[in-house]
Amino acid sequence: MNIQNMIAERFGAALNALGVDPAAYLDMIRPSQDPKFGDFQANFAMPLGKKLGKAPRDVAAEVVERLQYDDMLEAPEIAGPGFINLRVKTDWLARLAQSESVDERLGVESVATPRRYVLDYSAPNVAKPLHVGHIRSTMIGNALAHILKFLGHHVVSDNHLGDWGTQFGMIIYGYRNFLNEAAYKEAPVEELARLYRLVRQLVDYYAAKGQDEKLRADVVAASAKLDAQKAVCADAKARDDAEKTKESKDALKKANKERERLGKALEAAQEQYDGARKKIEGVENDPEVFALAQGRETIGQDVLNETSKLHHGDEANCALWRQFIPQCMKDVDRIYWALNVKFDVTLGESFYNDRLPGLVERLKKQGVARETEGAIGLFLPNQEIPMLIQKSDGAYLYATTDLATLEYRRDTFQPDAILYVVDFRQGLHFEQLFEAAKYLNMGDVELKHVKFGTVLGEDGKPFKTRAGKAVELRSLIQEARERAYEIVAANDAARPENERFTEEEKVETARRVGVGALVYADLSQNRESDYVFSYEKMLAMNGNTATYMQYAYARVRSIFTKGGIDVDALRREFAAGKRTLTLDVPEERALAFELVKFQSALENVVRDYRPNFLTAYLYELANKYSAFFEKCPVLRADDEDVRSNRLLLCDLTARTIAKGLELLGIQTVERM
RNA sequence: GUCUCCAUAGCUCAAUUGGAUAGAGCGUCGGCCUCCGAAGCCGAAGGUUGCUGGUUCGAUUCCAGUUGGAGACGCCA
Repeated sequence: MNIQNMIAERFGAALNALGVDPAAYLDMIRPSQDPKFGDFQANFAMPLGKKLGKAPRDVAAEVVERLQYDDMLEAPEIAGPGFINLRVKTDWLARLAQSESVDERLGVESVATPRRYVLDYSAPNVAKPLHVGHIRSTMIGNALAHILKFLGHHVVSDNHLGDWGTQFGMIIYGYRNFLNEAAYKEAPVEELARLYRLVRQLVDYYAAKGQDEKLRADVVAASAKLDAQKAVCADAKARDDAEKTKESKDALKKANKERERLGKALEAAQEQYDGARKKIEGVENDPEVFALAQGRETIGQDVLNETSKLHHGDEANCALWRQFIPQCMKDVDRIYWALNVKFDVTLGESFYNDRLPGLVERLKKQGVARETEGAIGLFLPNQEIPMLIQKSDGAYLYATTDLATLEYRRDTFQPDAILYVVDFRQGLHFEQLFEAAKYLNMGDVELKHVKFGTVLGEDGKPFKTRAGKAVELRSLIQEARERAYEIVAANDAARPENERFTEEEKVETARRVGVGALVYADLSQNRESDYVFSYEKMLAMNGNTATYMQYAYARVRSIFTKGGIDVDALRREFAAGKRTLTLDVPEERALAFELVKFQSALENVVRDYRPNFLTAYLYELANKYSAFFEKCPVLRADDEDVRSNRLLLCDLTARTIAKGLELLGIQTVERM
């Protein structure tokens, strides 16, 4: 149940009665920001007054006069310039909370018209270990999939693995040239990852060497330009000192600005050069790697050749690929297991390989794709540069695969919407892809790039896997579990001996708490903003964290345990009308009001695919519960009715928190 | 060079999409456990929402300009 919508309906009727089309005004009914303005406020009287040429307060009064409210709302108050402040009647609220507390779905209605969604998220490159950046796509997508399903939509979550690109050329090359068989037998995934890193290092090494001279020359040139500009600035300064005219001043300003720009250009050139040097020295200072590098000047091309052979069905390479994939997947799946993430389907890039030639042919026949500088480009109406769909060596690109994927999804799932949960830096790619989709007979399917910001390092620069220092997700998860374990163990040791956890329980509790903290740290952020990675923040377990909610949940549950309460019997009593919920103190009412807003919170998430609206809601709920918990004794309440009342509120709180966390992909614990 | 995004408390971030006195966490300071779990609660300090204009009843939110930061820009994904 969504109270806001109910109120909106009533205002709709009132506005109609006034001869006003309510469409533009009903979404101006909002929860109040300050409790002293009531529970909800209607803000439309100001613009409407303007339109009708009447005083907003008079308009407000006229609307209120026609509003049917008295079963559910206190008398509306008109305040300030024309705000209509609304307060839900407490007994009405109590009835609603009671009905939701005995409802399987916590009062959340299924949507009237379900849509079919395909969600594309996670999609790691399986040849590389997952790093901290992968948690965003994975967990945002996972949360959205759960929430959409719970609201009654039809959802297919699809993990579009990167299992077919250049990275496998590298591994194949490494396997052929550098394999340590003993290590491969012992720990295949680690060995493959080592090979990948080694080959990558060598490819980068020769690429850097090839550019070394040019980059150095760039630095020298940039430096010379800067020096020349400095002279220009000095002249301009002398002239300005002499003339002091507006003209000379402007000229000086302009010269200084140019100097600044050139300074930055020099810095950028230097950075590029340093980067290349670092790659070169990294190899040359490591005798072992340097020895391996000898005589492999063509490694870059060789790797591409291995990739190309794979794509064109070379038997030996395909066999190797088939051998590697399960190994790589084992590694990836371990992470998904730890994060408690599952997919409905996992169709990687390789799945679409045999559809690519036909796709390109058709687009060529349609006349929208044609040769450009040796490659095949797809020419789009609103884009200056064509989207390349086939390289000059015949290999395909990820744009090609994405187009083939669109067709497949169209035919297989008949979606109303496809959501891509992908880093915002790929924005241009999706703009082009969605434009290109118009050639694919996609109908009116909604294509949406659910973009998210970059994870930055402590230096404020984007985290890059190749930088070598990327924090692997596996070790982050490990760390989270260890920190949680310490707290769990310390807490446990303070308990009476007969209530203590077994070792197994401690480990499992630590896993849920630690991973929950990690996941929550990510989901609680507005997905579009970049954020600075810090261990402290990702692993925090107090404040606005999953732990806080898990803790609230565990506290509620312990009340039921301690009191020996039969929850089912309690719910039955209320369901059968043997008891009636009342909200007698402000903390009870505030808690109930928050509980009843669950559906609205979920709807807010879905409106723009922002899981942080749900974390914000849960935090608010846990907060309200803490206030209630402080002020309102439950088991110690001396009145039987009060006790049952509060127990019912506790139960609904626990279930709402558990459901909310579950939708986010976070598990609860009975004790912690 | 072209285009896109961002700028909010000391730090990390919110702000239900134009609403009333901009909120949290961390950190700082001060209170609360013979009482259902203190991973908690209550309170204090901390702000010209980068800057300048504009739009209007009303702007952190929309527009223009400006400064600073990040990113993208055909054979990587």
